[in-house]
Parts: sequence; structure tokens; C-alpha cells
Amino acid sequence: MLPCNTCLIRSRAICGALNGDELAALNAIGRTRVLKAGEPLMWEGAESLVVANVVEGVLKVTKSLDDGREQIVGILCPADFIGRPFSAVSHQSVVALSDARICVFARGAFETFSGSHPQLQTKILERTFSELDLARDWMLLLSRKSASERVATFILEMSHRLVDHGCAGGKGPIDDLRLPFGRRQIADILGMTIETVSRQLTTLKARGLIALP
Amino acid sequence: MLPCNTCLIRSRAICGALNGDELAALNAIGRTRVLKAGEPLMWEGAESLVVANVVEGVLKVTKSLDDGREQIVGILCPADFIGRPFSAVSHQSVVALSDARICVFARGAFETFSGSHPQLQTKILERTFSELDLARDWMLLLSRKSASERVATFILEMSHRLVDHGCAGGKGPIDDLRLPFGRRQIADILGMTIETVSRQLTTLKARGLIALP
DNA sequence: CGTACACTTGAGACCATTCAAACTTGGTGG
DNA sequence: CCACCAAGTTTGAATGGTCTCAAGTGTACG
Repeated sequence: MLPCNTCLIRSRAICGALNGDELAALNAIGRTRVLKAGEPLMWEGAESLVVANVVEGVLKVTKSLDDGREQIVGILCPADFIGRPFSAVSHQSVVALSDARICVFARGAFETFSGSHPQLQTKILERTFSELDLARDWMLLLSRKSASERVATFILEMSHRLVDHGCAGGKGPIDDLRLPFGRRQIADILGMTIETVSRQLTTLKARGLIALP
Repeated sequence: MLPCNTCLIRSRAICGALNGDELAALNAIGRTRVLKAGEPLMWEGAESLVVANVVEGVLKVTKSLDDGREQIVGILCPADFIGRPFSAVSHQSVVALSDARICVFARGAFETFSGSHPQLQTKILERTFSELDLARDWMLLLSRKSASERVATFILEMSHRLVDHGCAGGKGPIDDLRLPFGRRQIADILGMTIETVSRQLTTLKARGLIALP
């Protein structure tokens, strides 16, 4: 039996565009892979060999400067699409933040498959447009918002993204939000230092707006 | 005769994926429009009515905060694609920086057309991935680079983009680069103030690395 | 009990911003 | 031709927010 039949994120992922037969064909060129928290999947500058779907867990997409300065340019949740079709090299690294499970496909085989399945292409296109919107929202945050605005935006944004996708333990979006990020990751997402993140969180706590463990 | 037949950017634009008949069909649902420098094409938050191709000129894509802080999140050159299919509202504004000429299509009609022309979808997908890469590169700049690094990156990047596309008057990429940006725009692209941009350019001039008019 | 690691807190330095003024530039009309 | 103005740009001094560096606190785990 096709593993896709029991896949919880199928309807939201790009696979949702495919019928039973097509799904079987796609499945034939892919395989499941499990990642431990911290484990890398692709490296910035390395050959772009695979694309994938996130089934479970959270991953980060990062870009770095030669001297080590790093920025998280994307967060991948279940049902999100990983990778860069039509490009020989990957321009970013992808690393698991929590334990994760993904469906990987060889890039070449996937490109061929998607080339003959327009509905799939359309789904990928929609997703890519959404990612672009997210990236541009983030550009505005990175360039123009103050430290406190960044942290506030971060908390709001993450409670939407993660709670919706069920990858942030906790019952209500406001009552208890458990994120798979340490201070280092938050800092890399918001373009600040861990000290500044910590200070802002402390300030929010002091003002009674949030509680910390 | 189809205007497309004499279009200089056809091969690089998404239209390059279409043959003569298809081109005629696409042309039937579109029309040419001329924009003066400074003239807006779409507004952030307004209904997303049209998509378009840039034929000539340079446009900016911007996002703003309620209090007026603004960030340029994209620069559109000839052959670039404008607009956001599959979304009822536009999440950004588009304004002409120089006099420009574009091919506009009603969004709905264009979506229908592209839905039945997979090669066109593929072209749009490739373009959107490229835009995403650019946006993410810029995120790294906005979050981690210093003022002087930003200005240097800007000059290099623009000499690639604009000279290649022939929209920056001047003969050589290094000898004479005429950009359609004032200090205000540069500041909005780099996430800085006009004063800082000016100071950095003055410093570069003092070090003999660039000359200014 | 002690070490390791992540997080918090503090003091000082620095870079970019802010506010203000002087300086170009191009266009207009006397 | 020159005076004048508006808009854009450059320059200066002071301010302030974030970073840097350093020490402290807490918590998990052997």
C-alpha cells in the first residue's frame, strides 16, 4: 500500500494535486528520510541534488557570509516544499531544527515528473509565490523594524505558522507556545544578537505581555 | 502583425516559451501600457487585478509599514514578470522608476491562459524561483552587512542587472554606470537613510574607487 | 557534586540615525 | 544673462539603539 494514503499532510502539500495513479508514480521515484535535530540536508554552494516535502518537524533555510555571519531566510513546516528545481547548485543550506521526516526525490527525476504534470507545477508555483511574499515581509522587518518590533512580530508570526501546522507543542496559540528554536535561532531569524533577543523577551515579560518558562 | 514579432525582450521574457499561435492568443488578452517615471501600477493591499511583463524601463516593488517606513523589495527590469497570480490582493506596490513600457493582462484571464500552457507556467516558475533567491540574498544584506558593504554590493549587483538588460545608460559596466535611482531609492533598497548612503558614496569617491558626476 | 551549556544581565563602544544647515543642480521668469 | 526658487544632495554634530565583551545565573546530566 502506498504510504501516501495515510500521509497526514498530503492534502496541504503539493501531492494534493495528484490522483492515485500519479501519486504512485511520484512515490516510485522518491523515498522517506528521517532527520535528527541539527542534521543538515543541503549545503549552500553545493550541488542541488534533491528536492523534498516536509512530512513532520521543522527545518531552517540559511544563507551565510564568508566570515560566518548567518541569516535564516526561511522556516519549513510540514507540507512545505524543500529545494530549488531548475538550478544546478543550492544557494542556501537546509538544516533540521527538530527531529523531522521528509519525502526526498532526486532533482532531475522530479523535474521530469513535474514537467509532465502541470497541476503539480501549479501547486509548486503557488507555494513559491507564498514563500516570496514571506521573504519580502521579512525584508521589511529586517531593514526597518526595531528590536522590540521584531520580537513581537516573531512571536505573532510563529504562533500562526506553527500552531496551525501542529508542530509547536502547547494547547492554545496564546496560552502555551512551545517553539523548536533556541535564542541562537531566533537571533538568526530576526537579524539580531542573542543578547538583544534575550533583553527584549525580558522586557516583554516585565511588561506582563508574555510569560517565560 | 503581432507586436510580439518585433519585441526585443521576447526571448528572455516568459513569452519565449510560446509559439506563434500561442503568442497571438496571449496577445489577444493583453495590451501595451506606457508608464511615466513615478507613476504607480499597483498598490499594496489593493485588489490584484493585473499581471504584466516589463518591456522597457525599470520599476520598483515596495512594502511599507503603517507609519511610512518603506522598503524596496524588488527591482523589475525588461523581461521581468510583474504581479502575483493566485492571490486576490497585492501584497506590495509597484511603481515606475523610469519611463516604462509594459504588457498588461487581466489576472483572471492570464491565469486561465497559463493554466492551459504548461511551458508558460514553467517559465514563470523559474522566474519566481530566481526572484526568491534574489530576495533571500537581500535578506542577508539587510540583516548582516554594514553600510559600506551594502553600498558596495549595491553597485556591483546593479552593474550586473542593469547593464545586461541595457537599461543603465553608459558604455561599459565599470566606466560609466547611469542608474535610474536617486539617493532616496538607494536608501530604500539598502535599508538605510539617504544621509548614510551619501556618506558611503563620498567615502568610496575619496578612496578613489568610484567617481561621481 | 561538578561540569557543560544555554540563557541572562551589565557596562562600554560604535555605527547608523536624527536633526539641522550648507551646498548643488536644473528650471523659470525678470 | 542673471536672480531666484525648489528639489536633491552633501556635510556636520549630537543622540541613541544595538553590538561587543565579560561576568553572572540557572538547569540538565553525568
